[in-house]
Amino acid sequence: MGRHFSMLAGNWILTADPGHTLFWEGEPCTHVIEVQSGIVRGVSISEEGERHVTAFFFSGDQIGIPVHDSYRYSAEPVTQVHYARYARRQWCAAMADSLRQSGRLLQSIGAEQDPVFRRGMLIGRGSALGRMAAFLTMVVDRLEACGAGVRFPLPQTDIAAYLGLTPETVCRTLRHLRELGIIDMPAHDRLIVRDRAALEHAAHSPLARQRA
Amino acid sequence: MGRHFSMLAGNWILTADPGHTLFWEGEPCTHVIEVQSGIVRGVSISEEGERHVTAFFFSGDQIGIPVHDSYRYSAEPVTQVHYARYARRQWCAAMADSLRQSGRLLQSIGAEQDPVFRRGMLIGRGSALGRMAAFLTMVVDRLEACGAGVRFPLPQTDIAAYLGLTPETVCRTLRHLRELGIIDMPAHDRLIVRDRAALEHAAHSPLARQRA
DNA sequence: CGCGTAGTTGAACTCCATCAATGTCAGTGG
DNA sequence: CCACTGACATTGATGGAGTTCAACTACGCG
Repeated sequence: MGRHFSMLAGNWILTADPGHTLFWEGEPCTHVIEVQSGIVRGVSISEEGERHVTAFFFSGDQIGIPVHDSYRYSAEPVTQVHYARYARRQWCAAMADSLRQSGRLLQSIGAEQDPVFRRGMLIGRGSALGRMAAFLTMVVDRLEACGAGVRFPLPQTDIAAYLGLTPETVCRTLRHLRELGIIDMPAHDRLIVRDRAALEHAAHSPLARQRA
Repeated sequence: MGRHFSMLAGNWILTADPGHTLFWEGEPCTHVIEVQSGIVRGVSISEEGERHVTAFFFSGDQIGIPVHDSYRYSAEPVTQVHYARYARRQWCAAMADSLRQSGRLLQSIGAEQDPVFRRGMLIGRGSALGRMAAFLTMVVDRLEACGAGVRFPLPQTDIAAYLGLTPETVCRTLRHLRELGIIDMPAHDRLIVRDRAALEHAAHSPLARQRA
């Protein structure tokens, strides 16, 4: 994805820590957030009261784009986050200009919707193993490199809420991938993909459902 | 949702029958389609080769908005469909104008993304009964009235592909709702909601998972 | 009429949710 | 320095909802 158009370059870079929500589901859309570093999760509460993680956002993503009157999810920092904040009116004006000139600046919107769309694809079908493998291939490229692997600061409970699984199943599935030698996790927040081909195969296999 | 801004009012109204796809997943986005009547399904093939119905679209919906370079799903008529077709360039120009003036014309985009988002909420958790009940409450208001109920021309296989279930489970779940007296289906393409409150209760119940 | 698609029903299996108990670790304060 | 605490992760046992497989029916259409 990379950076999108960077307007208002003079804006301050702000910081938020876990526990300090950037904006809340249902709140009127007043600002657009551009993540500079760190990870943000989008959280929606369904009508039954279930907590869903609808997306993870990384450096370069713009979130909270006003395609509705109110935000559709809460934006919660998973790690410490640096971000820029654009007022809705200014953001829309810049968008209108870019749209008029290049005719292709709805890209930012596509980028925000993308993880939501892919979540639908993921949890629609497939075994727990298939979902997890597909998820890991999705996120591993956007995580910060660290030694042989990447930093992996996502709580398993969040992964569970994103994949539509229970935390127990997430734990067992990660263990399974470890036992298969496909990944390694020297610590809870470290991830090494040892066999990327096997990981993608597990994700794409049509037989993913019936196999253990 | 209703109608969005109706530009290019002089455009021809076109017709498409089932089997004649309006645009294909992966194709470059050249046009925006505005459904005038009938039902369209959005179909994506996942990397494993699974066929997903990502959304159903109804009269008034705009689909194929260029938030990516290429369409993310194929648009297939479920019934005979009447629609208008706007060239991308013209559509973007109109969007830019409206955006600049009112600052709130990204609404069309929100409307297209909405069913995708809700699908994620639906299939993330909840029992088959819960998903089906939530789905029916979602669509029943947008279906064409017919006698005591509505016309219901959606194949069960499409519903299954939307809800992340098998056709067998869809069939059994509909039968279950019939036996409970919550709905009635005098024919395969007719639907009468007898007890809307019960339907919504079934959809929202937090206990939806463990109950039959 | 015969064919194909869609829907229906039954029986067996299985994967995942659920429940419960235990382990690990960071932070806190005595 | 070590108990204490709470959040998160781990592991096992159990049951059940939904998938899977298979056979059959209903319907539309050449």
